[in-house]
Amino acid sequence: MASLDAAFSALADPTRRAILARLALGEATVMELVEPFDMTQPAISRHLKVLEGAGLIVRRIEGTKRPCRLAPSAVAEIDQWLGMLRRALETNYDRLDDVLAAMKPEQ
Amino acid sequence: MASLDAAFSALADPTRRAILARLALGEATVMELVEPFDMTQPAISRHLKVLEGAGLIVRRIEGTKRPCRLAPSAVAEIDQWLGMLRRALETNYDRLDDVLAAMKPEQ
DNA sequence: CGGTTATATAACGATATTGTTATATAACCG
DNA sequence: CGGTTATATAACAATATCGTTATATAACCG
Repeated sequence: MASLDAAFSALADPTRRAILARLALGEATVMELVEPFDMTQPAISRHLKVLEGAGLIVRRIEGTKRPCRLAPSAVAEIDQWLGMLRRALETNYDRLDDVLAAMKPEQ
Repeated sequence: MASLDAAFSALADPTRRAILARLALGEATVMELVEPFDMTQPAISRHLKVLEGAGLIVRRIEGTKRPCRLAPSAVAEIDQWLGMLRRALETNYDRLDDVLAAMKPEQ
């Protein structure tokens, strides 16, 4: 479960979520990712390192550039974990329905 | 999107995820949540405050107890945001399929 | 080769997070 | 009322996070 720590904590930062949203449109180099943000290149480089460490992106080497793109594994793991919560919420919701249904006749 | 910060960052902590997993089984009081952990009651109380602030749990008052249960809103918001990544990953995967399909003949 | 471009890393300060202990609050019970 | 139980809060230390500037590395281009 250690990688869930990394994945969720990577997603907790709005800059990193914005980077992922940008990458959802397609591959981008580090400088392309720096451009829309009011932040220095080293700052973005470290955000990218965090995202890579969390398994949310991968990078290839292309000359002096490092194009980044989304990686699927971390999202799958998160989805799986959230599934547990989703199922529990549905169950509790069903129970609530039962309670409400049981109450109606008595109104 | 500020609440996504709170939700993801709440989920980044393994103790808090364990608390949620416990609550997936049903409501629990603070002391019931303290028991399985090797941690003091104030520590758990603050984790609960974080989870509540993130909209992941709600608490009612029952005498001197505060039973906690899962809340649906934050999970829904997370799901919605992850949907964006999921769709992008599918699209990129399709593109990869195209690339591979285009490569095969040349092998 | 020498200058420029793309990216990474180190060092540092400011702030946030997480745990602890000590203590406050407030309901419950005899 | 007085003691116990359930929970919250304050104060504090240790550590992590996030930004910055300065600098390193290494590919590219003329």
